[in-house]
Amino acid sequence: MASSESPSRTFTETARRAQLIAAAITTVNEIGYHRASLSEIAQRAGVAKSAIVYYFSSKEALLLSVLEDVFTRLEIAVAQAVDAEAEPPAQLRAYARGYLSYVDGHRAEVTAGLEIVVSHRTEDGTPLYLTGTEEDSQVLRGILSAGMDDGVFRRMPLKVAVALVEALLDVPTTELQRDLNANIEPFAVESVEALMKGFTV
Amino acid sequence: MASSESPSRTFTETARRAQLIAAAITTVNEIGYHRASLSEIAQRAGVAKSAIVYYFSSKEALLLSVLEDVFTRLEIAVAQAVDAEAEPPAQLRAYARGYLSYVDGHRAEVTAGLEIVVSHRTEDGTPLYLTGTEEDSQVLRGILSAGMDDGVFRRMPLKVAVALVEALLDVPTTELQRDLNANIEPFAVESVEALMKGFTV
Amino acid sequence: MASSESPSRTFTETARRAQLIAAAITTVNEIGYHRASLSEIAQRAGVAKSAIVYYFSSKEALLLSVLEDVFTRLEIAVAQAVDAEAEPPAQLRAYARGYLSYVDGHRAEVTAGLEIVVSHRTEDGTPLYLTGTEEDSQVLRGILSAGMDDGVFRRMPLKVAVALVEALLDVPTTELQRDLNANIEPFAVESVEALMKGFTV
Amino acid sequence: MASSESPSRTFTETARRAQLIAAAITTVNEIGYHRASLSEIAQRAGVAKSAIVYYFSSKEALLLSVLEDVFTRLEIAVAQAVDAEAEPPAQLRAYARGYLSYVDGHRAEVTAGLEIVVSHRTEDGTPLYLTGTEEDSQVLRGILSAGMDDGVFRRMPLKVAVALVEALLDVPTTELQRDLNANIEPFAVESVEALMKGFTV
DNA sequence: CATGAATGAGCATTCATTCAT
DNA sequence: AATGAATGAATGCTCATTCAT
Repeated sequence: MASSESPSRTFTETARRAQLIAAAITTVNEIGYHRASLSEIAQRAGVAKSAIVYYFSSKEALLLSVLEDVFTRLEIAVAQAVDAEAEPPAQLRAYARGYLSYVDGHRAEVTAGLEIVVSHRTEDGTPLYLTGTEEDSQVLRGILSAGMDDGVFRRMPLKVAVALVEALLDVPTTELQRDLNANIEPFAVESVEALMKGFTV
Repeated sequence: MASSESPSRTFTETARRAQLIAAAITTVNEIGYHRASLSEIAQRAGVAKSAIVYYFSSKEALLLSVLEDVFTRLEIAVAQAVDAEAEPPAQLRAYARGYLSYVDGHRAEVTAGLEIVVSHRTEDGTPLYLTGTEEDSQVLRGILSAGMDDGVFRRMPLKVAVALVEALLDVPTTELQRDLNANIEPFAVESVEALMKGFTV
Repeated sequence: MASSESPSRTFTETARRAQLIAAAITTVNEIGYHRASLSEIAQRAGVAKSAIVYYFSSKEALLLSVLEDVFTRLEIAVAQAVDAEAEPPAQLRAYARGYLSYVDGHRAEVTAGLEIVVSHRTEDGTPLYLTGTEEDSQVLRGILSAGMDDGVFRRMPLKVAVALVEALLDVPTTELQRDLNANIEPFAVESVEALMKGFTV
Repeated sequence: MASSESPSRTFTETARRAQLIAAAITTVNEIGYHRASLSEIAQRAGVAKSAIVYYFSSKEALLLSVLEDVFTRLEIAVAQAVDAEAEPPAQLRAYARGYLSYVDGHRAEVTAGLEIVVSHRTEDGTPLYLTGTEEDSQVLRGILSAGMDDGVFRRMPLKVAVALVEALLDVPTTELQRDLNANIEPFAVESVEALMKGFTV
């Protein structure tokens, strides 16, 4: 049986998983998380429902894999952008710009990811957007923390700062959810500007 | 028959509707929107499932009534706060403070309302948080618009400004969703500060 | 409590029952037997659901009263028409003509009656159109029986003859079910003609 | 997924569909259309309710499949009988005889089919027996039309003629609804005789 | 490797009926 | 005489999951 933790995957398995993740993204964007049943996803992937359960062990595992897939790439892109800068303010701007640039270039994936994060619930009913750990925002925390220590950012509890940044950066994505072809540049520009101004002492 | 359009409500009807709305709020907070089935809500209200349909015509109508109930009060509270100020910057701060103060004082209601806004889908699958109209944010639009005209707020598209404000103001509520007893004051303070700084020229 | 067998009815009771029967007829014609719930009927009558149960003891009793009301009048009209003739062939024609003439003049009542007869089921699931007794067709049986004895009608089992006559006479009514304003004269004419020709030796 | 439009059916699917159609026929005959719930049908078929929805997409689809199944065969049998004759009168007699012979030989199916036609309602409340199209009665229309042109049948509107024939031919089936083991030969004989006499000039 | 088959738990909704007032 | 309130049983349907092949 295919396990999501298995270190060694056959070629077929890797391909199938990618195909199913793509189908899940398409499905979520087309009909929304709630109507994205296994049956709908399987149909779009051109496979049987049971194939999904075969490659992922459950519907939940598939959707979580979508998130992992999308947000890992996003994280990498953002980290690269930040690495090009040395000072916290420039890093924060790079973080935001890198984030929004990735969003702009991967609309379908990010939109589906956000829909899942907002709609999916863990077994006890908690939405995923409430379950983020400190680890998830490590890069951002590093930047903010350093900036506060440097005295260039207003001092405030780190988790508050992180929450504010993430809220502002989600604004352009939310606009994409309304219309996948929207021009989000105005949102991106003002989102970043508000961010920089809001954090600077 | 109890109808939601009925102009005259009996005493019992008014009481029962309030009771059922309260039960819905409790249920949504306890187990989340998705698991808040008629059966769970009815159980918590101590009535039969059909009693809900008797007073509201459907599950959807009940949940929408929760929203109407909660957000109407919120709107009034905010409008009163704003009316006490004359200048856009003071008005914006009053808007934010009024909003967050209401949230702080009506945690369960607002939290449940946000959960519904985020989770409920219209017939075509659109979440409610994407369906807001210009009318819904009229007070805020007025303040922002006046402030930009006065040259005290940075000029930007109105819908961008509205989205940014709402995103920032949702940060403390999101913290409440994590823990209904959380101290949101730090979030509120920084949220308002970031808001004021972010918008001022 | 109002009983359908009660010999003495108050004025109010009689009026209310007539009003409810009329509402039932309207409802059945407007939305069909299956959707004609107590609630729909009560609404059209402008009374509470429980008022129906108060005057008739159940939904079934109401609908059966509609039938009694409609078919009693029909029976009387037919009997009068038949009484004007002496010979079986003339009587049969009078029966048919009287029947169809009543149908033509009381479209709504008869149409609703037929819908009920076809759709309503007794507790054991039998439709009413299968539960007719010999008594219900006594006049017709008398005519047919006499005609066969006279040798003017083809001899055949009485219940077969009755079934054939009733089937033919229902043809125009069926057309009315399609369109309450239909011109059923062509159906009536041919129905009677087929009847007379079909039975004559 | 089993779809009613699927062009290729697996062996199991074909067998199950036949089994479920048979169970539906049994159920309708035993307890009538109205009580023939998915649950009752599934019980009689020895499968879960959801199995029905798996093979047919809805309860309605199952019952409509029963009709298709039964009436397609009936139509073929009748067409064959008619094809053996050349002249309208002989063809009409063959039509009637073929029809009634099929009914006699497939009592359960036809009886259930009639119950469905009489009881099932389309979304707008119209019973199926009112929704027949000209196409459904094409063979009969051809015979009657030719006979009238030849001058051997009384001239009358075609739709009237069709309605009369169908009404007469339903008489024996109605008797079967009363008792599935009834001897319908007397009904069949007189039904055909009345038909021939009724239409001949 | 992948499927078709089958299930069972859960859901929102309908509705005739009961009953206290 | 009449009602509003409340119920409970039943219904069609959805869907993730299991399993033999």
